[in-house]
Amino acid sequence: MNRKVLVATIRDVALEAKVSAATVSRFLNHTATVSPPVADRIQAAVALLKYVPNGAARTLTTRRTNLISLVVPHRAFHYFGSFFAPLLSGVETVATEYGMSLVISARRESFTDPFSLALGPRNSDGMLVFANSLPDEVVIHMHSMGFPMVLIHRSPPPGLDTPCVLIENERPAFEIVQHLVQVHGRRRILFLRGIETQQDSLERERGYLRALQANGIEFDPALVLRGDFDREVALTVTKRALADGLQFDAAFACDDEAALGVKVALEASGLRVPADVALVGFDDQYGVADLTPPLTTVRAPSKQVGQVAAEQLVRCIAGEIVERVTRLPVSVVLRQSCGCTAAT
Amino acid sequence: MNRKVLVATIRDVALEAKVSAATVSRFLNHTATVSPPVADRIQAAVALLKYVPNGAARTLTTRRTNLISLVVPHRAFHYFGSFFAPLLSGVETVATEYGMSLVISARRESFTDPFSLALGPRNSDGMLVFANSLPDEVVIHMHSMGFPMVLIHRSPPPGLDTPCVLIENERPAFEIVQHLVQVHGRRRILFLRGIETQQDSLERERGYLRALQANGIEFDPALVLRGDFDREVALTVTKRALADGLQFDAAFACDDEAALGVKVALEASGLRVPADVALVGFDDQYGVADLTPPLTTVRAPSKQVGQVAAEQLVRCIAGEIVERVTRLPVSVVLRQSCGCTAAT
DNA sequence: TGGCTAAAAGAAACCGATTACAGAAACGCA
DNA sequence: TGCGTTTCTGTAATCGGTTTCTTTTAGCCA
Repeated sequence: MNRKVLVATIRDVALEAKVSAATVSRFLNHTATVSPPVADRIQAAVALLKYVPNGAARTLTTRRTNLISLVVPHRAFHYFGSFFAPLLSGVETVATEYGMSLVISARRESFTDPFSLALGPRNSDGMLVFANSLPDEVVIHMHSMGFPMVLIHRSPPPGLDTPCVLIENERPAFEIVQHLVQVHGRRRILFLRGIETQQDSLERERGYLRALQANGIEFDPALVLRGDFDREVALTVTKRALADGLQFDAAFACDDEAALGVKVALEASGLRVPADVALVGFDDQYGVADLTPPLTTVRAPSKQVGQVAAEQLVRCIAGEIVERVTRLPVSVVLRQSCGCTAAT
Repeated sequence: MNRKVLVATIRDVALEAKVSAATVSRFLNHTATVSPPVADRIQAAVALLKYVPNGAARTLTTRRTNLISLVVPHRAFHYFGSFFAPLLSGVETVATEYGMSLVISARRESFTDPFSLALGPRNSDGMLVFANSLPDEVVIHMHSMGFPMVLIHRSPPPGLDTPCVLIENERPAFEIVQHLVQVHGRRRILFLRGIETQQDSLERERGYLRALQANGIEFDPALVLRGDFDREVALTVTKRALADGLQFDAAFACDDEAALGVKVALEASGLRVPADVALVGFDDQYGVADLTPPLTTVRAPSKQVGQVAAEQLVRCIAGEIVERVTRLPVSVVLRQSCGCTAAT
């Protein structure tokens, strides 16, 4: 392999075009006009040498990296196929639209050195922080340096005004549980939590509780299981619950992955969906419309979340002021797993 | 929003620790030993000022960006949930393992300015090129500069020795079609192509053709449809084929997404899988084991592909020589959609 | 204690761009 | 033609690290 990478610098271009480096820079950045003959010579030189500016050098002077970083918990890759995919797509789309590149960084559970974020101030122009991928203290620290950040699926730590992009959770959770009760007459409704520290999960749980209350159903703690946003976990805990003889006629899973786990557990026990147990999820992830029966769930606009968050970030970077809290609307999608009959 | 981002530089740290910047640099990079008292003072200063090195400045001298870029066609985001997710996960894992960050860049169909890849030489340390995300000419050009690259799901242009990571395609395609013929007695086997310029798709098609030939089945061009690795496309073309009265007793889709489209089309026509039409796919993407009936397919080790490719790239960057072609083994996963009965 | 070597620390150049400042050229107008 | 602008271009400083080359300090042993 040819080891020496010889790349043309702006001075090479300048030499070739018989002008100064400053002129080349000005021409390429459209920061001043140059005379037509000079423009031609520079263009020719750039093409000849296949000149591409050195990003690091440019960054050093301009203090712009043209990078936005997306920090996600490493788990996020497990959510692939669900909402993380479109979210990433949305972020990427907006980033390229503004001529910025996207750096992805997954944080493992164990990271000791909180502040040495290689993607923090100076090393990227701004940061999208997904869910609990970064401890509060880091967010607070970055905020204190005025570093542009937008939080996704997470509210800012108390006292901070970092913009955040969220989706509705409590209302749709309330509605979908209400639907199970009022339309399908279910009263013993299993709830599969997501991750306990996760804001979406907590809000959905509140909706569940409120719906029970609104319908005069006494809350039974035994009906709340860990789902962890994870199919396997949900499968395991539901199987165990069934083996323990837990009775329920419906299940609301905090996300579709968990709903899939529940479904498999139910089928393994010979329980029918929705006849014996009505099943509903959250996210409307790819594929759940094609299950048998199609899954009733809540459609989360994940791509839009990514786009909006990225747009907010770009505006923050540009020094604009953006809304503190953006909460995107979601809608309940009634299919057949809750007991509804197929539409036309 | 606090606009001025004031970040400590190495000289600030040096001043605080009462040493020179050179010493701080050496200490932080473990490139020389410093006396214990000095080490303490530097550590204290770093902590106090929350110093994080400026990547651009460091890059400028060391010529290392610590960035590896992954270039994908924009379509790749549609493959999310299938193989692209684990692939990305694999790449990311290895990147962080080596202390590098991952830049993701999606190329749209239309891009005019082929050489001004902001992620090329000098702006990242190496590049993973996924499928046909970059035209041959760009690959050739980068190669000519000795820029480390590893191709994923794509062979190098003729004459180049760029390392590439592939999976087996022709053999498993041959085998799975052979299985349909010999075990399940199918002879009119629909084939859904992927994308026509895509190497995996072509190789799988070769396997299909060879299996027909090996079993004395005459090739019927009418049985080859466009699948485009896309559920909707596959659904549409299959529906049209069925409406046109095309007869077949099995279908081999170039990937699971297309298989899902075929499945929906079949079900819509009242055809049963596998009784009327045996269905097989490729990839073993997330969820296809839970379909009814579970999908017979080929397991592609996508996460491993990502890992291996990233590892190769890291080694290229380090100046090592790596294998030209790495082809990872895959295995046929027999489930029930081909007509096999459930295992124990 | 002196002389020699090894270790530690500093000074300054350098990486490749941008940009403030200044000089040269071109232009308009009296 | 001459002078004041405007436009174009060049020089040199700068960004924040790393690294080579020196100088200083420390360590060792006779």
